[in-house]
Amino acid sequence: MARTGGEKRRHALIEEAIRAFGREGYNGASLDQIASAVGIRKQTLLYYFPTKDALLEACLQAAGQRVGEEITEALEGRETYWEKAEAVIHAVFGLAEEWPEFPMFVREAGRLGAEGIERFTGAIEPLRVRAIEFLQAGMDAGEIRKQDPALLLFMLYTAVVGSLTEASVLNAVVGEDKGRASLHRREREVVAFVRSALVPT
Amino acid sequence: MARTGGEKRRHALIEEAIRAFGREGYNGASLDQIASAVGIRKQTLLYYFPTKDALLEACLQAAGQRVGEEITEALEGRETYWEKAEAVIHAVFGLAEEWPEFPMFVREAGRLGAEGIERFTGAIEPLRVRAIEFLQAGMDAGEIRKQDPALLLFMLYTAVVGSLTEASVLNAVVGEDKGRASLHRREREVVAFVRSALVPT
DNA sequence: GGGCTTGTCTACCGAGTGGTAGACGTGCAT
DNA sequence: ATGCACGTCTACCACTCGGTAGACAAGCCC
Repeated sequence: MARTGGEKRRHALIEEAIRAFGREGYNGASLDQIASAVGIRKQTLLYYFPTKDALLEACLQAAGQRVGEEITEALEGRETYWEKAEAVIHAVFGLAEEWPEFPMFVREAGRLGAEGIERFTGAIEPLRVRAIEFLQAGMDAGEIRKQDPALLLFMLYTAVVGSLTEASVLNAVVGEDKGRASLHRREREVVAFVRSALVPT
Repeated sequence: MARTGGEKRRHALIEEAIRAFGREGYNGASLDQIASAVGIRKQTLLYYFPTKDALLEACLQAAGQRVGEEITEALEGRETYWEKAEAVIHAVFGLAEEWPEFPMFVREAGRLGAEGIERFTGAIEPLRVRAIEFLQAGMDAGEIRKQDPALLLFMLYTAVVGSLTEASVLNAVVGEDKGRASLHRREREVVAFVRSALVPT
C-alpha cells in the first residue's frame, strides 16, 4: 500500500529481527512474526532479505557495527587504563538497557557456530586488536596482571555478556532482579569484579 | 521389537535429549531426531514423556542432580577456601570435558525463562545455600574481598559457564581453540581469574 | 490359557515453517 | 503517455513439527 521506501524498512526489519532472534532464538523466531511486527507481510520481508539466513547475516553485521560505534564513542577522551575499561563496560550496559534483546542476540550468534560470530566480530576486528594491544601495554607497564591478553579479553567478554544474559539465573540465585536498579547494581559488580581481576598481585 | 526395559531407556533418552537441546537449542531439536539417535521411533519416546516439555523437565531435573552430585563429591575432604573453590571449578570443567553439550544445555535452560532454570537450580538449592554461606564466611574471615555474596556467586557462575559455552567466540578472539589442551588452558585461566577476583585488596 | 500391563510400532493429522510464483499498483524517467 | 523498476500483496507449496489413535507383540499373574 503505502510505499515507505527501501532503506528505512530495511533498518526497521533488522532491528525487529535482532529483537526476535534474541528473545526466541534463531530457530524459534519466525519470519511471519518479524514481518508483521513491522507491519508488513512475510513475502515483503523476503523481498528485502531473500532467505532467513540472509536476514541473520544482515543482523550480525548491523549488530557488530552498532556495538563498534558505541564502544568507539565511549573511548573518546579516556586516558587511563581504568577509565578506558570502565567506559567500555558502561557503554555495553547502556546499550543493553535501551535494547534488552541485544546481548541475547549476541549470545545466540555465538551459539550458531563460528560462521555466525565471525560475521559479528568482523565488524569489530579493529576494536579487538586495539583491546589486545591495550591489555598488553597495560601488562608491560605493570598496571595489569601479566597473563595471555587474548584469553583475558575472552574472560572479560564472558563476564560482561554473561551478567547481561543470564538474568533468569541471577533471579534464581539472588532472589530479586527486575528493573533498572538491578541492572546498575550488576554493572557496579562487574566493574568491581573486573577491576580486581586486572589488578596485578 | 526387543523390549529393553523401562528405566534404562528413560535414562538414555534423557541423556540424548540433553545433548540435542544443548547442541540445537530447545526449539531446534526435534523429537524424531532424539528418538532415532537412541534407536527408537518418536512415538515410543512420547510413550515415556507425553510431551516435549515433559522431556525437557526431566532433563532439567537430571542435569541438576548430576551437577549436584559432581560438585558434592568434589568438595569432599577439601579444607581451605581456595581448595574448595578450585575443586568446584575443576569438577565442572571435568563434566564439560566428558559431556560437551552439558554446559550448553544449562545455558539454554536459562534462556527458556525462570520456570526452566528453577527446575534446574531446585536440585542444587542446598549447594547454593552452602556456597553463599561459604562466601560469606570467607568474607567475615577476611579471606575473600567483601561484597554481596549472592552477586559474587552469580559472577562466578557466568565466568565458568561462559568460558565453557562461548567457545566459538573464544575461537574468533584467540584464533585457536580446539581440543582438550585448550580446555585445560581455559580452566587455568578461569581459576586465575576467579582467584584474583576473590582476593581481598 | 486368558487377561493385563508394558513397550514398540504404523498411520495419520493440524498447525506452522521457509520459500516460490506471480499479479498489481505507484511513481519516476524518457 | 509509456515503460519500467520498486514495493507490496495474495495464493500456494513442500516440508517438518508435536501430538493422537490404535494395532500388536511379549512377558507376567492367576
